[in-house]
Parts: sequence; C-alpha cells; structure tokens
Amino acid sequence: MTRVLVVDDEPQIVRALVINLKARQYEVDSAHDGATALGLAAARHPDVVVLDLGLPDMDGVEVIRGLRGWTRVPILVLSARHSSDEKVEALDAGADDYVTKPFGMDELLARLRAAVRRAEPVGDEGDVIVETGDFTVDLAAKKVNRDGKDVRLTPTEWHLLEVLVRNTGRLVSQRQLLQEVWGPSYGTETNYLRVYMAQLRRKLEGDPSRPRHFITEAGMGYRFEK
Amino acid sequence: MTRVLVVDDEPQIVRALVINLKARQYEVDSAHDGATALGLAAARHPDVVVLDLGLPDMDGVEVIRGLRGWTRVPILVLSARHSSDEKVEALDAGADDYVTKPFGMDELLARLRAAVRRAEPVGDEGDVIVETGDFTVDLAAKKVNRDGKDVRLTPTEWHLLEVLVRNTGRLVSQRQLLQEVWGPSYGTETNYLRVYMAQLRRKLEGDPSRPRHFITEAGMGYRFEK
DNA sequence: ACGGGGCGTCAGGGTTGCGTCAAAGAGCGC
DNA sequence: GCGCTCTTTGACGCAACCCTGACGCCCCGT
Repeated sequence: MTRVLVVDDEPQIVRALVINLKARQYEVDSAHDGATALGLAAARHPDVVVLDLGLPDMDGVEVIRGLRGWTRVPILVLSARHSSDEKVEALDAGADDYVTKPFGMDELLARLRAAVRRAEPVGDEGDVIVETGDFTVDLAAKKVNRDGKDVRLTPTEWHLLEVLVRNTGRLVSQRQLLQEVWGPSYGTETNYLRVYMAQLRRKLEGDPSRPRHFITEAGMGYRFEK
Repeated sequence: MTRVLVVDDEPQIVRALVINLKARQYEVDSAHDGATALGLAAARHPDVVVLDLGLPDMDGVEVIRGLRGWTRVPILVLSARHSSDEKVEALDAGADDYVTKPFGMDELLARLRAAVRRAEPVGDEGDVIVETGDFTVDLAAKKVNRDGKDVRLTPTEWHLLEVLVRNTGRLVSQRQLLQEVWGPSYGTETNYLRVYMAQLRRKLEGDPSRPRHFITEAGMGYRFEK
C-alpha cells in the first residue's frame, strides 16, 4: 500500500486530504508543522509527501531541504502563494511538483499518482550512514562523527558534503557541485569550491594536506572516496 | 548536455522556448506535430519532452501514450486548457507535469529542471562499465581502474578515452577525435593525438609499445578494442 | 638506395587551475 | 547596535596540465 505524508497547518485541508486519500486506499500520516514532518518522514518512510509551504515553525523550503538531504521521496508542494519566484525556489530546492491553493482534488490526486508512478522502480533507498576510516556521515540525522565526537559543519559545508557523499566514488563536476549547492545560476565560481573543500578537509581528513577522501581531479571536479 | 524535445504547433512559443533553452546550455530539438515528435523522440532520445496538447495531426494524449509505450522520458505538458479533466487525463496517460498557458518562463524552466533531476539515476550500481583484459572504464563515475588501483587521467586524456570507448570497435577518424575533444575549429592538429594517445597507452596498456586496445589505423584514425 | 610522410617518444616552457590565507561583507541573535 | 558565525572575495605561490618542437623509426613509393 502506498504511504502518504500530509503536512499542512490548516486542519480542514488536512482532513479533506486524509479522507480522500484513505478512500482511495492510501495509508496516510499527517503533520501540522515542519519538525513533526521531518520526524515522521524519517520514522515512517512515506512513498510521497504532500507539503504545504506555510508552516508555523519553519519555512517550507527548509523542510524540502531537510528531506532531500537523505531521501528522494517525491515531494508535492501545496501553497497559497502564486508567485513565480516561490515556485522556482521550492522546485529548485528539490520539490517535484507545485500546486497552488485553492486546488482541485482530482488534479491533486492525479499529480500524486504521477509522482508515485515515476518513483516506483527505484530500488530501496541507499544507506543513510556512510563510514570511512576517519569519520562517519549520517545523512538522515545530518550528523558527522569523528573520533566519537560530532563535527560541526556550516550549512554550506554540509550541503557540499551531502552531494559528494551521495555520489560516493563518482566524479562530480565543478559545475554540478556549484549548481546543486549554490543554485542553478552558478557554475563558474570555482573559488567557492576551493574554499569549502579546504574547510571540509580541515575538519574531516586525517591529514588535510594529503586528502584521502576528498580527491581533486584537476580541471574536472571532485570525488568522495570511503 | 541535456537534450530537450519541444513539441508545439505555435511557432512563437517554440521560438521562445528554444531561445531560452539554448541560452541555458540545453540541446534542443523541436517538432510542430505529433508524428514528427514521436519520430524525433525515437531518433534523438531526449532527456525531457515539453509537449503542447493542441497539435494539428493528433491528440496530445496519444503522443503521451506513444512515448510511454517504450520510454520513461519525463514529459512536461503545456496546454491552454485549464479544465481539471484534461489535466487528469494527461497525467494519468503518463505525463509528469502539466503547465497551463500562458506560463511563466522561469517557472517552466524550474519544472523542467525538477523533471530532469529526478530522472537522473542515483543507483550506486547503475553505471555503465566497460571492461578489457587490462583495465576497466566507468563512464559515469569517470573512473579507470587497473590492477585494483585507480588510474589518474587528465581532462583531455579522459575526454579522448571517452570518445574512443563510446565507439568501441569502430574506427574514429582523426578529424572526429580532434573536433570532439579539442573543439569544432580543430581538425588537422594530428600531433595532439599522437601525444595524448601515447599517454593513454602508457597509463593503460599492458605493453605500451605493443598496443592491444588503442589501435592506430595509419592515415585514418584510431580504434578502441576491448 | 634514397626520400618523404605518418607515427611514437621525450622534455622544456607557458598557461591554467588549485590550495591557502586573510580580510571584507552579510546575517542573525542577543 | 554589537558581536558572533558564516559566506564571499581577492591575492599569492605552487602544482598540474597543455602545447610545442625536435628527433628517430617504420613503411611506402620513387
């Protein structure tokens, strides 16, 4: 059975969605704020998330980023805001679809089916915890541990690490790194990468001057190795 | 480079899309009717299709079904019709997203990015690997392994290897190699090839002086054999 | 036998790209 | 408004990479 996580702070919307979804044999969890949503997502591993952007405790886009850190579950954004910028921001943060309120239930359900359908053949989610000889990365908990102590990373450092770890062993081009971490309009600012790679190495490598995990491929990009 | 197929019978829409997409480094094909669209899709294997529903020769939904018969390429539907039923029908036929005209270019591009992003495989073992008796090449990870150790290639060496491997068993002319690796304005600088072929052989061949995989066809070009 | 074209090899020199450091700007909470 | 952290920017030295030219070899035709 398909499991849906509904996140919205308006009880009547949640109720309407839950009723409609359950009637169609979906299994439904619901949350009314971002923190609960992230917790439920981690605990229940839904097959699709319906997410309202106007939450009481945090920005909806932050919820998207929080999810995207460790899962590729389809995210269907629901929002009262019609502005183009809002949509672009949510989609680029990792949302799969964006529906404006008020919405037609039929359309929403069709978009939900589309989102679930194309996610289907994807195998089980990869390991959420990655270990190297020097440190451990927990993508879901957003934690890095080294010698038993948690390492403190800034948001940008973490984001960069995340992209690299999700592509363990693969070369990631400078362009791709810049676009995933800094946004689609970046692509040539390689000096950012130099600075932040240095910071990651300083915090995580055994010998930062001789990196074993964050490998530079001159002229091409970087590669993370366990 | 990401390849987009634009299908619309209104020339001004096609033009606007093509200009915007090309400016963002997409490779664009376009068709103005359904039959052409299906043919182009089969011939060019686009990474994403932008499809208008109102075509002169056939129903847009038929085009979706035609595509879905053999490919899972993301389909972004563009339509002047706002009715809920139309959307549901298109989405259930296999479309990934539905945008109503008039549309904001920023939003469309963001939805396009989202569609492309989620289509890209992330499976750790989904890579295409080419094996020879002496070494293995992983095109997606940009990795070459020999005797259990990773071989370091410079950008130019890698690019050259890539072109040759993609044409395994086939003769690739000097001109084609030069143009693909060094750019369209090159074609006669065969000395470049001599230098870089030598480097590839030195790094990858068991006995570089007696190449088994990187074969010279005097006066014509080079050939890669497993 | 001789000469020329195509190819392989090698090493120097110019250019680009990378790592590092430091300091200025931008947010954020207090 | 002040001080903190994080991000952005610039400058510099060093390493990696790319181009170039010289030389020798082999094959082929003269």
